[in-house]
Amino acid sequence: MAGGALAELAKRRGFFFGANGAYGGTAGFYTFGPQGAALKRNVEEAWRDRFTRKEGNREIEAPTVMPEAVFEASGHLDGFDDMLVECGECGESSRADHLVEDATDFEDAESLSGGAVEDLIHEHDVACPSCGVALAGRDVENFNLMFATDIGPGDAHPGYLRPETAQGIFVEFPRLKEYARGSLPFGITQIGPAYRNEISPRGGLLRLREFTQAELEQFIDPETDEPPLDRVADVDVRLYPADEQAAADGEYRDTTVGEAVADGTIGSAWVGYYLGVAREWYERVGVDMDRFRFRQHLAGERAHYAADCWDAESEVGGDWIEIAGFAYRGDYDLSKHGEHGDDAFTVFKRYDEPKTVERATVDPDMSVLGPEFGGDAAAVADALETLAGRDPGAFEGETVTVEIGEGDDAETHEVDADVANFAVEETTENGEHITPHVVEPSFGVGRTVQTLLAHAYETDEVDGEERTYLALEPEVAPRDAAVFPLVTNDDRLVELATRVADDLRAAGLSVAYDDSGSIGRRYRRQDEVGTPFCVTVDRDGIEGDGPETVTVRERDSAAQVRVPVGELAAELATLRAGGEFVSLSERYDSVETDVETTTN
RNA sequence: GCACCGUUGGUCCAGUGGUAGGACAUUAGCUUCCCAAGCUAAUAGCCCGGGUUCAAUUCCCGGACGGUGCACCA
Repeated sequence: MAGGALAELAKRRGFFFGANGAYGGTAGFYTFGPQGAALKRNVEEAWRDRFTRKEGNREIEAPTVMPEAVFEASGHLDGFDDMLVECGECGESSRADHLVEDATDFEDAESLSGGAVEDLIHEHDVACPSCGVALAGRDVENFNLMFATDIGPGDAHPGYLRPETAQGIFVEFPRLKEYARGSLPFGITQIGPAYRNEISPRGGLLRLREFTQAELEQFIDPETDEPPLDRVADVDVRLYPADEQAAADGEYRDTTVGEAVADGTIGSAWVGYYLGVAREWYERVGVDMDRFRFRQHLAGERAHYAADCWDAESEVGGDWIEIAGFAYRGDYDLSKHGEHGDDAFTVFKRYDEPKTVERATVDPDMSVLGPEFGGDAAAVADALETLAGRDPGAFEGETVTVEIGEGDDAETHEVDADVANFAVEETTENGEHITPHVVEPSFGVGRTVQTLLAHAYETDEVDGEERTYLALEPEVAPRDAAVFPLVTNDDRLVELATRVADDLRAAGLSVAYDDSGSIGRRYRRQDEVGTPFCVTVDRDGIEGDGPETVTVRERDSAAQVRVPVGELAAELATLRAGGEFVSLSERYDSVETDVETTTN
């Protein structure tokens, strides 16, 4: 879709533009203008309605700055860290760790230090892949995609701007599970900005350094929780599975969610459920379904923990762009935070029936172990406890032999069996602590906005004149309606138009008022920003006996009907909520105009 | 980050070693009963820094930003 023309319209009409223009501009940052901000907000609100409200989920707002420890746990500190080496000859930057992996036996050079990689480049005479000149002696620089900052004065507390909103949910899981009364499944959503210090931002809204994500973290018990798949089983989806992408003549698989899950094309029922929900949502906000598909991640691009992963993709300007990701993340995230964090990232899962189990326990007499083993006493006690769980038989003799320490420091100690206070107890277990699995639908809001604009951009002819309009869905359009007096040389029209605009605003609608220029010019202004309905006050509407009426013009067809002022707010509200303009045509008089609309 | 190309009113463009012109848009007035009409007037611009020069928007160097290709893209 005319990318240049759309970018020009976006700038001129106030959808979005490069930020900080007065200071030369800042690559990777965009400001949403009045129209764009309204559109984006409406998209977010539609997402909120579908993925939070209608799913019975809850939304939170976490900070955008988080301490370093969070990202050590999440893996972003290492995983987002690229080692770059620049060729002194041709200036080409390459991934130093990848070059070393190709030249040596190392499979995970990324885990090495920069200095170690520099040494390996030297030892193995690694050369620039572009020009072949040796890279020995060049500095290996770490480039982390996360924006770093300091929390508080000094540099003792490093922090980072979050590279995804998800961590704000994972980190707070121990408390969030309390709000869910400790029971699975439950879902937490968040809409907000995330930050990545991209090496080279490109393509307008497509790759930014600050962008908005809408994410849902669905926490489930993998053994028992099933999605309500029947709700979306009949939803048509266009799938582009990994095997088709690998094939030379790979084709789409047009199927339904239910079938794709049943035949295993979609590996996870939960992922399948959200693909269905997402597909319906995208259609609702105005994505052209002929330019939409779900693409499965290839084995190589999938994170190792992700069992199945699909992207929603839309076609914009001839390219397919990722606009959402759907991942079955297993227990990866919560386990990581469980290892690094202080709190319990588990939920207690109650058994159907309490289980009675025999458990070997020890209760070492520390007043004996202390004097005997000194500083090793605690380690000996721990070893006894471990041994009891592993080999209760070891406690049958007079003494027990335990080993403490590891490797060369390992020591063996003899402990009097009485001191260990070994016992086998019968205990009742009501359940166990399990780490929930996570299903994560993650949406790019800016990319959705870009898609909607590209798919809504239309040209046609009205009355022989070419026009450009945005066929945005009323639910997401920046304005709900515009109100005009047909002409300004009649005060009665101006007064009524002003009153109608005020009334509509009081009714909660977002309304533009315009009395500048000819009526045709005003229609075109609104067409270009996607306002779905224009209300015009004319003389026919105020003369005669009946109630005051105005005309309502539908954007795409330019068709008009005459509606009483008193019913206007309710009708527009219905249209905004998805009502059909045709239903107005059936109940109200059409306005005869000579205007002809020709689709290009 | 590298390479090539570009940057002139709000937008899209023309042009020049002596500080600029158009179209569209905008504003005001006139006109106007339904789709960018017309008339009059007004507002508004050479990306930033350095160099060469009597003089730089123009030439040179560097930077920023944008486009394209490469690299990168949890």
